[in-house]
Amino acid sequence: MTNVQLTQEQRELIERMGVFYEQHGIPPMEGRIMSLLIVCDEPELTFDQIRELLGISKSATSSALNMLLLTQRAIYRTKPGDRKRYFASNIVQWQEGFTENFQKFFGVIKIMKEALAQRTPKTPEFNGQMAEFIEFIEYLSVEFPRLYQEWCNRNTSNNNNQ
Amino acid sequence: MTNVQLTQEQRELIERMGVFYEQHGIPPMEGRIMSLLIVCDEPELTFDQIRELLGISKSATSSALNMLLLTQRAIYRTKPGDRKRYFASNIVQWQEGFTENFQKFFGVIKIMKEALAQRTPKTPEFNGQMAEFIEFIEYLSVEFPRLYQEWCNRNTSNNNNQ
DNA sequence: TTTTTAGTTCGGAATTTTCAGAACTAAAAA
DNA sequence: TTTTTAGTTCTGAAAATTCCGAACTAAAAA
Repeated sequence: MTNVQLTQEQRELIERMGVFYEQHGIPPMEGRIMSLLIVCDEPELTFDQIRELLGISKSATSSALNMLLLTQRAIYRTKPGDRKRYFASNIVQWQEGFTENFQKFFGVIKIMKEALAQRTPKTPEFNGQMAEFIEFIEYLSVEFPRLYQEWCNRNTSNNNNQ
Repeated sequence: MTNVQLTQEQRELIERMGVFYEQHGIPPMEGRIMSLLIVCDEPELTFDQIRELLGISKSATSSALNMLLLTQRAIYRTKPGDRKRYFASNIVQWQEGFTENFQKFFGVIKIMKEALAQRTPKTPEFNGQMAEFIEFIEYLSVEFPRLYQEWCNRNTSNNNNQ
């Protein structure tokens, strides 16, 4: 009794989005589930609906979903008097995850600094380029949250005006 | 006749950076070569120096280097009257690649728009969140290059003052 | 011309990843 | 109590990736 169906167009889009995610380092099944949660008309799907719509095993569904939850790419909620979990793409609350994700990206500077610290002083040009790169990433890590804030402000005032 | 050597500390740093890159979806050997090119005192290394310093085969060196060149993570130059290529980390010219890389990242909006376009109108809240997300990414794709420009300006004037 | 250099390409072994199927579990329902 | 539900865990097969060694190549040097 799934009741949810996918059109051929949706199936194809899911595969294409899946490939896109795969090219960005996400395992195939995780990519397909993420795509399903964005493409499917229903914004929330249960474990079994996902399994049936993609035609995959319970174990594949289980491990992919758990990884998606761990990496914060999917979320779920429960309903009173219902044992099932309702999974959704984290795009619906991307705002929460956003600055956090970028913070993770900026983790590169830590190891870069370490590399720079151990370098010979005999290559000032190379070291200078590295230092500049590190400074730029640090600049971004400050400016980025500010940019996000500005967008939020601009947007809420827009919405209020409508 | 390599003449370049690595300290134990450098070897360990290369492995740690390699793991870091691996966690970000880069194959192990490519990660190690990228790290080597950043950690090693010599900013430029030949094919054979890389092979010897990492103790790997020619085929592994060849395919990893070619992939690094293809993905713009490494560059090389030649010297007159010398058949060898001198490979370096693309960090030394990260500025060129930067906006381009971000442009690639923004590729996500294309497929997201497609997904949004095919969605049912019956889920206005979900669709609204998606639209907002897409708008934000588009906002970034405009603001980002601007941020980069500002940093460049600020930096050149700083350098001139010194 | 022969040899050396600076790699590339091929074949395959070892490792890792991905996923199905079956057995299992813990809580709720009957 | 027994059964059903909503998953989880285990085993292993299939596929993909990674990397080595050996053979090859094309240009330059001897």
